[in-house]
Amino acid sequence: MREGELTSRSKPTMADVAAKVGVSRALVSLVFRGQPGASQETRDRVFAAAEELGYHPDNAARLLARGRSRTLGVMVTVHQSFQADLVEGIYPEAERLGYDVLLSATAPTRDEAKAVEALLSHRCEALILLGPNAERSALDELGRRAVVAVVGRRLPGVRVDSIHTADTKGIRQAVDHLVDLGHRHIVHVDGGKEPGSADRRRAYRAAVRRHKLPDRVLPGAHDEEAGMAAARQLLSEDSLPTAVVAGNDRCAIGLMHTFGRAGLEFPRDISIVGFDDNHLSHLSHIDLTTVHQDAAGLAQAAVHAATSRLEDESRAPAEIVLDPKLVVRGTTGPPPP
Amino acid sequence: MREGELTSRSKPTMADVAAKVGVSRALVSLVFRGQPGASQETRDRVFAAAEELGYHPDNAARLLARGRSRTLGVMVTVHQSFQADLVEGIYPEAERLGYDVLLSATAPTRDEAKAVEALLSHRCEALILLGPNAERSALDELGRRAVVAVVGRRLPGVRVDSIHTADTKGIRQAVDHLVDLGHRHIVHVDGGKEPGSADRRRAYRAAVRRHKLPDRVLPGAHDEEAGMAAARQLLSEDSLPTAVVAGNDRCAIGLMHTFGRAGLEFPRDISIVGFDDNHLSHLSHIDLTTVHQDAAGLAQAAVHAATSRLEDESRAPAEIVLDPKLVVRGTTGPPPP
DNA sequence: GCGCTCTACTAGCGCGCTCTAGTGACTGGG
DNA sequence: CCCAGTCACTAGAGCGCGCTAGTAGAGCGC
Repeated sequence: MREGELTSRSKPTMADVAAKVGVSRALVSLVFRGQPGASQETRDRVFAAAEELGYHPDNAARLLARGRSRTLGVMVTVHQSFQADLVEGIYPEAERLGYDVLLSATAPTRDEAKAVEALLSHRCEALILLGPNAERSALDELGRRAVVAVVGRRLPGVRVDSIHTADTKGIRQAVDHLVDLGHRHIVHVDGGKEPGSADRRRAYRAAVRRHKLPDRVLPGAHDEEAGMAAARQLLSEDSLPTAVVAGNDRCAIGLMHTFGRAGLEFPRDISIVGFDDNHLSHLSHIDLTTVHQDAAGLAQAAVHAATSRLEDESRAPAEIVLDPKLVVRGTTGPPPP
Repeated sequence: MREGELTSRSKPTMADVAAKVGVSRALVSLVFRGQPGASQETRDRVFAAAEELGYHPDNAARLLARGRSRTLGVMVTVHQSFQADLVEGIYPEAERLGYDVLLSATAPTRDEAKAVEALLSHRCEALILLGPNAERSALDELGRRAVVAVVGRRLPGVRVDSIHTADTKGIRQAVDHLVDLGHRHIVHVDGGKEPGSADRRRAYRAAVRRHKLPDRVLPGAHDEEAGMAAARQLLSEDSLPTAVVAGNDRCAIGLMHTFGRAGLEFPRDISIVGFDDNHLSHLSHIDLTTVHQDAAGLAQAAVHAATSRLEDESRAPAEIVLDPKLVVRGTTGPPPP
């Protein structure tokens, strides 16, 4: 019932290519997989015929036929820009190892379970979960069903690879940096129940106490809104802290916005430190002092963990911890007199 | 080589479930597809057995067996937050229509062609491309190979559905709003070669000229960096415009940052209008006046266009244009005296 | 001539599922 | 008592590919 002429009769298959070249299907398959056993001339003819027919190997069939899919499923939260950095790092590493990558997003309207189901049912051999909020028990169970690597969350005792930054070290560096600059009144806006937040909160408390300073944690989250709310709270009080360690960069940017609108300048009136070093922080006029997480390194480690465990099933899940690095930029300086 | 006991011998299949229940594979298939023809009791037993075995239908096989995949492939650019809003809107609509969604990202290290190939080889029946930069001819060719819907770019004469906002109207509303407020010196920071930018640029020129005002376009892009650069440029000049229409919200936020750092306040010293209304613009202290694009509506229209054309192949590609709506928030007001 | 290896290819099963065309048992109307 | 009409279920042919086992023919040493 189509137009007529080029009636694109359902997509060409390997058999069509084989027929056109005058060889067996098997040979075509072999050529497409780049395996030895075909003459150069045949290869050329196969490719030419395929091109002409618009043939395209069908992954579903391919996956079905070989036991393995060589596909990695990545769960991302669609609005977290640091996760975007991670995704960007996952692709090249996966490609290098010959794996395909499929993304599935979580969002307010789509929970993690759904995102994971989608990946699993598309034959992903291993899952890489970026900052999952799921309960430990759920992750443990998932870890028994598939090879799972979790990025950004420490999960001792759970059957998954865990790849994360040493949050503790990062926060300690941030606090030490501020104390070195002379700050005595440092507050922390935490990340609420976001992955990694508990560690950062604890690390903050430990660090300021080690310097015999008072600790104060304002509840927050990993978005700008939370930073703004915290800033409003602080502005409503009698005296401001001289420095704020934010739960992540987005939160820090929220703080800066509200403080900036109130006429404060950084670091003249108040110092701000972020966490993540997402691509916005680099931007010349945000110029945020922040704890750099090595997104590419985390991504690479996650892909490597997942694929290596795929290839050696006996390997137990591991915890891979990358060191953060404080990047001092323009939002920190000595406290106001 | 696992623990022992539950040695997860490769995943259970439909046959395992069938054997366990003592029925045929076909019946299990039927139950899983929710088709009539099985007693309630059998259904329950099948589901129970499946649950117990941890059975999970295999999509690859499923897709292979039925001709269709009912899968939509979505190409996103990983760092564009407006696209994140679109993705969020795509999921529920696709689900409602019984389609599965697969994401594939473009990034500096991964070009559009690769992202598209990945989707195609995973049996996506239709592609939804969010703000593609590819050439018209390439999109046209792709449109012949598959059902393609492009969001955010006007593509007359190309064999794809095009779903976009009436950029022209939006910009005109923005300019009219500023003129109504008394502005006579309005510049535009454009989106360079990003999809939609040419229309916005033209619309800006037409609108200001209609009011007999001078037009000026600064080259930009759809990110904060571009906004910052444009702001620096403007600040370096003798006199500032009284209002800036940015190519999109991210660009507007960049402008605000740099202007804000220079001590300007909005709208006291300068008015700013964005485009997109991405989730950051809502935030209380950014509070950006912007041209709202209906992300959910665009997403829904794209899914609908793609699926309907899938189900009725004779339908020609359409252009769907949604009206934008100027959302007046806190960054616009009368010009400084 | 024989056995041997090597290259270039082919036959055909099976991956896990869907779907068409059934089968047999049970109703109920005439 | 027969036949049409359900209902619950089954047999078996593929979907497009990968892969193992095998073959035909050429070349080579003896």
